[in-house]
Amino acid sequence: MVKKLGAEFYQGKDVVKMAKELLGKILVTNWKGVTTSGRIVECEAYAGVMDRASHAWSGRRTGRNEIMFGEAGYAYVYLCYGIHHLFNVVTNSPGIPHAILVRALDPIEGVEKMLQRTNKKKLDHTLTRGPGNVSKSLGIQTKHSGLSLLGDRIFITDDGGKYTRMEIASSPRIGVDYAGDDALLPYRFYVKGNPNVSGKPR
DNA sequence: GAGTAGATCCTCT
DNA sequence: GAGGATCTACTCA
Repeated sequence: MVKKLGAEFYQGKDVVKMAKELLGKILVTNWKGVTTSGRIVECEAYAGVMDRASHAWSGRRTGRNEIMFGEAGYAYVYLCYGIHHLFNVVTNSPGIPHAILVRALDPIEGVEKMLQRTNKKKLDHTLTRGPGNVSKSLGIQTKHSGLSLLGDRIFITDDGGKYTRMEIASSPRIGVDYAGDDALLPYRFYVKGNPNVSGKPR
């Protein structure tokens, strides 16, 4: 039974728990009739004003992260290092800038298209490994920031496939060393043994 | 296999 | 004007 996640899912209060639940869900993009999708196998929680690793830490509110302060269920896309587009899901209630960063997918639909977008010749574990590659392969760009996940261009579905607690592991987040003690929080969740997960294999 | 440095551009100060 | 929620390639062992 495949169903699209609705607003009630994104409005959950516990961003860490939701990050865990997002594993196994399917992220779908549909640009101009071209559909690509992948199962989420790695993601990170960003707990808003409490979290130094978040753009919204300490209530910092700018034109860029405005999306995170808005309604749940919207896409927040941010360009990092001038090269990488990072895709986030905004959660919780307006005024609470919680978000979940999708870091890795297991490719499902439109693999050929993903290969074209990333200039790769064949499918391997690097296609959707890491947040920069995820958005690149799905064709997500900063101009898509602010799109609703309840629309038909980008959304998340649940086909009933779930990972068990045994298959899910947590670890400190990646690339946030500057965040001090908060960099050590185990807010990163991933599926054990999946080749698309970034970091060390197995 | 592990560790390190460079790329590259938008956003905020 | 500085720095960043990263990736890749290259060096060395």
